[in-house]
Amino acid sequence: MKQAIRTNLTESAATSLRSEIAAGRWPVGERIPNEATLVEMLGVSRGTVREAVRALVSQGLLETRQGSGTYVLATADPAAALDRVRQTCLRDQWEARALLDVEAARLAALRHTPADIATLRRLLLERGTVADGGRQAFIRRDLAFHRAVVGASGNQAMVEIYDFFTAAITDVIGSTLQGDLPEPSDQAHAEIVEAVASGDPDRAAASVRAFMTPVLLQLDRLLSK
Amino acid sequence: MKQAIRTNLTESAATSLRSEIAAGRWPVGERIPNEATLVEMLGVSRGTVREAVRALVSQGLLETRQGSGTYVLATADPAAALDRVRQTCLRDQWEARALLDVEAARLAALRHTPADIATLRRLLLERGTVADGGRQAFIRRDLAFHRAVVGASGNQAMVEIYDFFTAAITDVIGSTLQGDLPEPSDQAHAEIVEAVASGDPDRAAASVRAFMTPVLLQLDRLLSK
DNA sequence: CTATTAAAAGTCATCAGATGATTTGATGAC
DNA sequence: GTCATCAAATCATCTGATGACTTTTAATAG
Repeated sequence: MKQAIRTNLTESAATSLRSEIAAGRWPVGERIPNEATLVEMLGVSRGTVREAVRALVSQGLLETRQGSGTYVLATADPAAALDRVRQTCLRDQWEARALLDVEAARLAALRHTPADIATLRRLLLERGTVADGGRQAFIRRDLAFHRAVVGASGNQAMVEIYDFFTAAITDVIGSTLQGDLPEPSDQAHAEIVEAVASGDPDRAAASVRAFMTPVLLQLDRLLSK
Repeated sequence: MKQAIRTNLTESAATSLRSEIAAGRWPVGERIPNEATLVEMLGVSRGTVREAVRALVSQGLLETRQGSGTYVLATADPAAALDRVRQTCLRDQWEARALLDVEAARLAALRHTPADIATLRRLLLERGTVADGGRQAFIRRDLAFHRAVVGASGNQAMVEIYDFFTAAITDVIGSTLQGDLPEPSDQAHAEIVEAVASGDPDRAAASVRAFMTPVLLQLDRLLSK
């Protein structure tokens, strides 16, 4: 029974180290055994040990200090959470991003600066139609508008998460769905700007929600096929 | 003038490789120069090159295939987005997480299963008070309740992002704020369960928002000091 | 000429040994 | 007790060699 886990020694060594950390046998802040000891423990050469350690260092789990040793920085891989997000289905990612949009608009209505409104109005004008410069360019301009709405919320964490979702989604959209999603009208976008500018959080949230809903429904139809 | 850029050769080699990828000189899907060439390009030994490549592999930028070569998987470091989120201020992270909570409750009201409601009622009972088993344990039980609300939304992407924020926030909370935040009452939590169970999305969202607001205000006061 | 097979070249994977750079703790002088 | 010095421990880096795997090329049979 030869398992299909055809992996190299470096990877399995890194996995071993990771499990030691995860199991708490090497607590955070503690120094792990030196390279010579790891060579014995893992039964691989020093170069392989170093590559495995390097992998965990680049993931933020370990830290090497020349002359001193190698220390545990964290028990769990922070990037693992992000990987799990990326592995959730496109529909959930899209919905989560849409909800961020809604709440960001609500905050934007309360906190926007005059400069924010000016930026939104400018981006709305520049958005134009699909005919101007091709579909890809239009999507970029559309994204810039929505990102500006999130930016007007004044919450940097939301901006970063929104960017993350946008990047993850556009990767998939570009390769699978080709122009199958409805493009909300300029009028719907204009209403968002006015709602934010009015300072009414409920109106701002509703305006974004209203125009996200049909897109989400269409996405559901496409993905159910 | 010795700048504090005290880094090792492996790190700088990895940075060089990363910049080649980021600049598009090594497009996604393409094979990068072989190890011998990289040794010449970077002016370091083969072991160092391999460690640098290994670092980028573990970050998902490169992929090595024995006998074939090393290939570019992505242009941008996905983990970088996560780092940027972590570097945003605690207040913004808390707010973003709270807004996820609100929208998750709205979805939960629409999509919850009977099992979800049963779980929420059980966790509400188990939540108890701070007196039961100490503050840390109470926080864990409280988190479990809120996570269940998000889970009832049926959106896995939101669950993962929520977990990410929770992990990032509790790291800081545990070390800086010691019991300075108000603990919403059992009654407020019970109202969330009832609102979700009622199937009214606006009521569910409002119930979560109502009890997040005072916490956020208190956090603002604490952080402004 | 085509398809199959075999050889060869190219590339990463791994091992082994040696030397340098840095940190850390001990030793000893004052 | 404080400080300088030294030695041990540890990671960083280089060099050379061999193995494993993939891809390309060449040879061969049909």
